Amino acid sequence: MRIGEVASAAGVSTRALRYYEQQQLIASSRSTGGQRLYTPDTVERVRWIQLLYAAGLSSRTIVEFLPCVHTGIAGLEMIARLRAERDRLDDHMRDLAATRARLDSVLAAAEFGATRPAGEAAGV
Amino acid sequence: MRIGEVASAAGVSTRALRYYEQQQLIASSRSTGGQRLYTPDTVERVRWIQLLYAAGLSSRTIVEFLPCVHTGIAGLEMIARLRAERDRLDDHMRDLAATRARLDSVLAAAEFGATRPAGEAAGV
DNA sequence: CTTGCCTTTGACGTTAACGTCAACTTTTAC
DNA sequence: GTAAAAGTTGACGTTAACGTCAAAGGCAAG
Repeated sequence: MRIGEVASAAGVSTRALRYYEQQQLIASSRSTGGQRLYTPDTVERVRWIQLLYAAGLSSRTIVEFLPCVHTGIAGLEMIARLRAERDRLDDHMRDLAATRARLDSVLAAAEFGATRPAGEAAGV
Repeated sequence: MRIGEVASAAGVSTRALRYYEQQQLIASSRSTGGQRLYTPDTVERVRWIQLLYAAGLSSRTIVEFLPCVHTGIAGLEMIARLRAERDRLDDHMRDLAATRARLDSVLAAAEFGATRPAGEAAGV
């Protein structure tokens, strides 16, 4: 596949794909004319990259994880790193849930206020 | 309170507080000598700011939300914006949960591999 | 009144993940 | 065979939320 195909299949820009290659996140062969050629599984790989980015991992971390993600093989240290990242994700999700709850109670108060006509507050 | 007190009480840098003021997120009065003075509730406000930042809101959005967060009063449009942000948060949390699950299954495979001695794979 | 810590403004530095030209070369479609 | 579409490298631009000096003034203690 050429770069445009992969880009639209994975929902990213071609610029992003070149950037990923520069960061060693993906690889490509070249056509005789020098154009990048990708294997189809690159699309899945790019989707993984997007997921991990969205989860707050840096490209440096992702480049360490990707081989393990595909092979399921990891040394003890890598397993520890994976656990650490998973736990960080858990913490972050807890924080988000708490924030969401607080936001929701603000919303509830605001909605309540909005359903009352203007002078109804002082025990009318 | 002076800036250093607020900073350590809220767990942020003094630089951050000056930045927040510049972004209209917080306000301060001044001493005769020109130093910033804050009311104690600024600490809570800063904690809110941190929460919302961590939830992915921009300072521009936060500056819109904060009055409503404190008063519980919001117009219909503001309520819609609050709902939209809450829903975005929900989506994000769903994505994170999915990513976490995938990461976890990778981890399970890696842990399984790590508990097996080196030649045990091929049906020994 | 001086020592030493805190604060002020101003301004440049940082980092990540791309966006966006520019000037060309390859491929593709007709 | 010739446009038009797609791709290439190179390099500067962008954005957010601060970090990090620098030079100078404020403030409580002894």
